[in-house]
Amino acid sequence: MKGQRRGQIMAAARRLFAERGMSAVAIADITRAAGLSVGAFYLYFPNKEELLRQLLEETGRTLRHTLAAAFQLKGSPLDRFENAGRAFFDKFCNGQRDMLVLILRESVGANADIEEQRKAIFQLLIDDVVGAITRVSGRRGRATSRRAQVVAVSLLGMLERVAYHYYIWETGSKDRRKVAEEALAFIRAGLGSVLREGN
Amino acid sequence: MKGQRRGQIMAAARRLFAERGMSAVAIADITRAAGLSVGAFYLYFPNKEELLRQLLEETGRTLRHTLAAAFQLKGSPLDRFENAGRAFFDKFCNGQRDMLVLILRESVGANADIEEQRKAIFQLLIDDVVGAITRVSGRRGRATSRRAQVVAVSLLGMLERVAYHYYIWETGSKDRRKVAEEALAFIRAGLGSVLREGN
Amino acid sequence: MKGQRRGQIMAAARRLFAERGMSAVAIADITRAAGLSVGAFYLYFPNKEELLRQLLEETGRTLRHTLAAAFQLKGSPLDRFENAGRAFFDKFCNGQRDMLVLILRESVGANADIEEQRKAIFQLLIDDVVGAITRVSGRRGRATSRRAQVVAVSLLGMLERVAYHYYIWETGSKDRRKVAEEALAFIRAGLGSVLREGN
Amino acid sequence: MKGQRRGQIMAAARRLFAERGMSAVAIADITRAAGLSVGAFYLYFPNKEELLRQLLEETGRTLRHTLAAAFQLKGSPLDRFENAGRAFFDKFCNGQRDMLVLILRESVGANADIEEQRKAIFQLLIDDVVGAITRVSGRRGRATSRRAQVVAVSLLGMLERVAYHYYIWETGSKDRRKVAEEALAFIRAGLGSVLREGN
DNA sequence: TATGAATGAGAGTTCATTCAT
DNA sequence: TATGAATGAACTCTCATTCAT
Repeated sequence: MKGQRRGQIMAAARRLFAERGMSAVAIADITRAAGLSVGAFYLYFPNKEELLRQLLEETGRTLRHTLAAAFQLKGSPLDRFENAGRAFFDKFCNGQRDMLVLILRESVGANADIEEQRKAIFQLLIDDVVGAITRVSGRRGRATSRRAQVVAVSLLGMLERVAYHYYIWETGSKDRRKVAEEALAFIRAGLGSVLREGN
Repeated sequence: MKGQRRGQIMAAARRLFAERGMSAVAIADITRAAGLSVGAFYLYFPNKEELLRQLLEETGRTLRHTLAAAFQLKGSPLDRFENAGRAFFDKFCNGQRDMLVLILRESVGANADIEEQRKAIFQLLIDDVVGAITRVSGRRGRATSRRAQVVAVSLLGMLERVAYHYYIWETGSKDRRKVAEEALAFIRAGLGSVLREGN
Repeated sequence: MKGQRRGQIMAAARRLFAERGMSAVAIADITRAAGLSVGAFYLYFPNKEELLRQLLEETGRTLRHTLAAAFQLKGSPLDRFENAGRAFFDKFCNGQRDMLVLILRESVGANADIEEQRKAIFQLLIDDVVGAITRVSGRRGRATSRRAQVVAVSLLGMLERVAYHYYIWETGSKDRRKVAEEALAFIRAGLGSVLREGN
Repeated sequence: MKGQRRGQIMAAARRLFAERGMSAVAIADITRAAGLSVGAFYLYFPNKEELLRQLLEETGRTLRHTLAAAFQLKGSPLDRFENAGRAFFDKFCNGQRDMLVLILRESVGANADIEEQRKAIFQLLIDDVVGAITRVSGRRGRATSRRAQVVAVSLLGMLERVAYHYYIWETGSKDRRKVAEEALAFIRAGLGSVLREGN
């Protein structure tokens, strides 16, 4: 019951934030879209910021699960990274566009607490990727760990900006499938050289 | 004279925006910091948004010049890309932190017109990189052009997120110099494989 | 309930506008006088201008009803015109002084949209009078219609300036009753000659 | 020299006020149109309000002279009134449209001091007409004087609203010449009955 | 639980007026 | 005389949050 109402509010907010931008959406817009009263909002969220924080948390969870699930699949190490990347484009960018916009655009620079949440999400994602790289390469050590972290950050940056460019701005090539494959190939090349190296 | 006052306002705004975030800074805060009256602001800018737009434009210009200047230097193609990347970290991220924050954090999702300006800046940067890749690899064709573009977008994404992670959030390794070198090495690897390929 | 608050605001605004003049009255003055907060104003009116527009509309309605009701009464054609004129002075100028000031002074030259509303009100009043003249005189034709219209405009002008002079400025003779009767007699003389003519 | 500058300012202001409305015209607009600096304005006028006051004074003077000059011409009493009315439409409404707008629209409800000036102008005009009526009818006495005053006020009201309707709003019949003649005929009828009466 | 009218601090913007040059 | 950059009070409007019902 309570979860249901909360869910309605979050869904409406997610859509409106992605559509019009956070600051252009008032609480009243959200509750109107969700079919309840302004007062009800404060029964489920202490304030507007907390709503965004939870939306972001949910987005982070969804994104991690999407990537992790794809990474589980059988295959060579590089295949598994590629699968995760493909899932990002196919499942997340295409299937959860509102979340994509939320995490890449609307939550950026919103406010200090939100930024903290964003940071936490990215930290988890990076840890995931660092873990994967480490397990696959089998190497250890401070320098190696730093390298793995920088690579992880870079990989996420690539996915992020390709998504922003082609899925949010919808600039450049309209054939997203091919764009995604190019990006994945490029990532594979870079990642391949990292994993190979030192062997 | 006029340019001077404008400069004072822009400098104060740049600093405050980077410090507290765009929406948390009122016109009165900016003018107070710049040692002027509220009214004076409107002598130099038609409105708050236009100030941000100009700040962003300036940032884009500075960034492009920084990268282009480093790319001009003699060396192998890969060296030149590396030089540009190194200039990004050394000159831009370190030397112009406020601008870095402005373009990567504060201007994101601020509003439709600002987003347009951001898009324009990224477009120019991408075109620069695509041009560089194309001249170096000497290949042409629609598929090649799309590949070059995706690679350019990815490269920028890597630089962007590494900068955000280590220079804005200041997360992870504190040794930015080494981080930068790791990132450059990773970029070099990916780029190398792209340029080599097909020969 | 909602109508009540709106009514409070309109009443306070009507009074203050008439007292101090439109442009000298801030929203905060109105809401203070109405015993509400500034924000409440915008619950009932989209902006200040719309408040004036509605006040003007209400005034136009009241004025037309006052004149029409008096004109309905039995009597010779000239008597009926005289009754309407007398109602204007007795009922409207005396009983609704704020409205009188609003339509004759405060709404003049306020702004293009308000002027449009004023024009619409006068148009209706003129059509009413033209209709009355036409029905009474029983004549038709383009020239006659123009004449009726000019006469209607003139009659309204007489009432208007007499009201402005004696009821708003309170210049000249203080005995408004006699002034009104003089004015009505003058109108009757002019109108009589128009209606008689051509028989 | 001084008068010249002042004249430039007044001419520019007169035009702009009539065009856009008093409150929509800033001092800077006026001085820009007059080809001098903002500061210069305050060399010739102590403030904005005084400018309007003087503009109004000038308008009142022009109007009185126009009417008086036409009234001087030879003819029967009624002819002389008619001549004055015709001069109002031909010379003032047609020839000095900006002044017409100024006195009938822009100065209304502008502010207490301006209203005072308007009142003074109307008082003079009324006295002129009362004087004319009295000289022509040759009667005296308090009641007669009140009647003459009410008639004078009414006459001005007729002229005023006909002017507003057909020359400012440009509503109704487009043939202003005929409209003016109708109005003059109506005035003549009313006035005729007043002058005749009691003989 | 649920409502939505009410609040009021705070934002951006304007512009008559001043004054150092 | 003349300039026009600078001032800052004042205004309209927004919206997250509260609370009586």
